[in-house]
Amino acid sequence: MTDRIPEPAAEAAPRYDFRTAEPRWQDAWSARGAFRVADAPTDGKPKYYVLEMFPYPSGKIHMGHVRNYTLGDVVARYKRARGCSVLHPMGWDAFGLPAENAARERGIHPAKWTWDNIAAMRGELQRMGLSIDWAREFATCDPAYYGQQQKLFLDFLRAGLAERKESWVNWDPVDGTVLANEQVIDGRGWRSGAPVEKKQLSQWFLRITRFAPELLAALDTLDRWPERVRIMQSRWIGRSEGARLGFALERPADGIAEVEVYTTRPDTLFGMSFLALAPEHPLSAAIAARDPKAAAFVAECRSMGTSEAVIETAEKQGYDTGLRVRHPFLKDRTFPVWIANFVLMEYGTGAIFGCPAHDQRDLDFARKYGLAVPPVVLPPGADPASFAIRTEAYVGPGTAFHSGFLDGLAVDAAKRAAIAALEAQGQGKGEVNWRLRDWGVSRQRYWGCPIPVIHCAACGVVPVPEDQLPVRLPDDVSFDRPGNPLDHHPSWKHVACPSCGAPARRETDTFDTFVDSSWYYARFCSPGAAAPVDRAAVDHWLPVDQYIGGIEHAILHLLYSRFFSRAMRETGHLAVAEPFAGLFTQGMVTHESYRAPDGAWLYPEEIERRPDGTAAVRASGLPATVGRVEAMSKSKRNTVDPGAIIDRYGADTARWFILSDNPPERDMEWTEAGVAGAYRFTQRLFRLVEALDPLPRAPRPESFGPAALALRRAAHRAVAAVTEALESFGFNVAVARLYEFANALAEAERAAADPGMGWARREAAGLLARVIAPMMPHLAEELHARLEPASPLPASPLVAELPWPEPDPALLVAETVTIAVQVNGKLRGAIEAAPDAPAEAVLAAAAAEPNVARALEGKRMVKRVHVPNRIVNFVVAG
RNA sequence: GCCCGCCUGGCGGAACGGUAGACGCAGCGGACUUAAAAUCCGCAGUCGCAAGACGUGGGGGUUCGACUCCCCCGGCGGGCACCA
Repeated sequence: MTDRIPEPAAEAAPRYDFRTAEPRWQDAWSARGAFRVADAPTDGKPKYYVLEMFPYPSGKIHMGHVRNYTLGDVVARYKRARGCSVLHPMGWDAFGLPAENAARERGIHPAKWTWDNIAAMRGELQRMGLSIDWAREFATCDPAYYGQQQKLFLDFLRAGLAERKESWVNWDPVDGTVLANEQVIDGRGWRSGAPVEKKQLSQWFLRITRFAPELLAALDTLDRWPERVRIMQSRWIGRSEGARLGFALERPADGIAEVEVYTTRPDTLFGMSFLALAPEHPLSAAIAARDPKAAAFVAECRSMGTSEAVIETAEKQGYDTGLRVRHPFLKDRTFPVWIANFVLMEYGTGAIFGCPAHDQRDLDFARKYGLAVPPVVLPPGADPASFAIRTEAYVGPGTAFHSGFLDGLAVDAAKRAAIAALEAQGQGKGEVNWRLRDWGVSRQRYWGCPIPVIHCAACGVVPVPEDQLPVRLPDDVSFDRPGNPLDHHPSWKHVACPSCGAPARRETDTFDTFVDSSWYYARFCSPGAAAPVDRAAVDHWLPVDQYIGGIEHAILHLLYSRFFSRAMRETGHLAVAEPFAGLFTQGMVTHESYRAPDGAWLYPEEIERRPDGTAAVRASGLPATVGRVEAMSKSKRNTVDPGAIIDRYGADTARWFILSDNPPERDMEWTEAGVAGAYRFTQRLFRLVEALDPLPRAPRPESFGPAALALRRAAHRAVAAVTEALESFGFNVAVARLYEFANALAEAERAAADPGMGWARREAAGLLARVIAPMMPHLAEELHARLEPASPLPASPLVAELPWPEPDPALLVAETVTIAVQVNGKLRGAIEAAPDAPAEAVLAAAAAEPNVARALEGKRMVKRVHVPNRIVNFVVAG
């Protein structure tokens, strides 16, 4: 496709040539090592660790990357200027399925494909002018990284944080691999979209559940995380309080005498109507073995499980087994045992007691099969004689009734009393349950980190000895048949048992790639260490002060990382529990979408916008349909290539536009007009500074004329305002303040003859160059270099190495303030006054303002409100 | 169904409870130009000649004063969803 992004229009005025300037400054930063930091610095500066989620090396960066890394770079450059020693690294999340797909589809080795992509993307990122310490770069597919990961795993294994379990797994038949629960979405594989099957396999698990209470409780300490991320995690961990209790079968069947149930509502036990088993429950299986109808029902549930349509309609279905159980409190009563499709084997005990009056699912089920619905919680103020359940279960507060010894107790007290009674009878106990499951990390894949164990017929699972790490992936693999190439490899898996020396077999599974990204933040502190981390380095740099990335990682990646820091703490690798002290989740980059008359999606470059707002296909002139503004995606072809934008406008322009459009947590719309506007501003700044060139260095004047003083005030106020905006992630506001700053400097050109103006303009320009630097670092250097020979500001070769300017407090105080004057809350005028002028004088002046005086005429003064330097409000009557 | 977020000019958005619409984009007028582009100077919430009135999704409330705080309702977006 030909490149149809238009050149910025030619200009007559002198123009800033970003094409030569940007590489020049990038070289200058690199030559001076401006962004290098030590693993364990001793410079005494406060540390600041800025990290953006590292990219998957797909081959090209996209606008989401540009936004992510621009945000991080602004923070990094700002914090550096504020005197911090800033760790700002970059690396590659380099294992994963696309590399294997490339191998299968195009015959390229995954390693070559990955490293070529990394080289290409590194070049693109470097063109953005990011202040990254590139000496720390690593890729997770490098044995130097994954070998350390294997070492970590062996430590976890020794510490009991990793274990092998025979378990039902989610099997993706298309990808030919096991999926974590989190990777199953609506019963389908998150990547392939294929219906997931249940399969029993021996798998490696990381015991994240061991930290469930801590992972939940510590969320409260993450006060610089978005609230919604914390809520999502807390729901995912899913703590619930309740009771586990046994129901004795009236007549033991199939060798089973009792069914265990988990409930969060032991207070409603007297409202029981039935007991329900999951189709996968052992008792269900036992019944099915001798009851063909039960078997048919169980089979039906299993086949339904994967159909999306059925899951969504989710009708309750059950099968009455004919068995009955005794009630723990009502000794003379028994209840039917059903197998029900809505009971999950994975949660609790795989069996429930049904209390239809106070649980909607149980109610739906009871209504369908005509089961009893006895209410046992009375809402406040309801009449016990007439209270009845119709189509909605009552789940609110109330007091127990029809409930024997619980009668009269409020819900919480009744729960405690019921649990106490169960415990006294030895039939149950209070129990806290968690939704979080252990993390299955085995994947039947080639392009991942090998799990460093050996299976020996005699010795069982034997860890690979440390001196034999890393367990390297073999290079000579073929992808010509489905399944795991490691398993097919003729020799790789055949090894001697490290323990007994007998022939044994290597583990051929590799780690879930989420493992790779769960500790990379720690590795960045000492990327060359011979151990997973250097303790001094992680103790210095961790936690990450500001982590920035997409909301799509709100649960998995962030939760796994929080687990890893704890696991690494337990195994002595680091000291912090929480890896990310601050988290910022950016919005997506969106763009208009376009369609040709035949319905095909078109790239933005293929479209011409007409002045009347319509769009046409460039090549044919036919009318095109302008579609929704939505997230950039290849399928909709509404993508914009960052490389092409940087070619045409430069990195600073791209950075500036992306920051200026809107608040960074919201979705932004990429528009051609917006980029063009940002580009014009870079040229304007350059012209403003160029106009100062011929002026010689001069000492600071004794006094300034009114226009020069006004400029100085505007400049120092702007510095203060930009500082405040940057501190609070208000980048779009910082941009607005910088536009105002530039406008003030431009306006000053017209009062060039004002006393002291030459000096004031150069001071302002110097300040401007330095405060735009976090956002437009190349232009900042260019402006600074031009000003330097004549600048009254302290000399230094690079803005990147200069401290952040401090505004002069004297210039931040206004000479006069404008005070708005209201009458009965309506604006009637405004007066100028000296700052902090006496209240009586201000009130008198306000009342005398002609428009105000007119509004006050003939009225009785009720109240006079005076907010110093802000507003006066006269409250009148009559 | 539950949870979270959002709703301000043509558009993106700004605004410690204190002059709503800063700043930018698009637009309009003017200067420069043979012309255009670029640049520069201006205008610009709506209605109104003006005075003024109205105006931050709708309705109520607190307050001298509400985009901002509280309650109710509506719309849009996102997340979770048989978790007992």
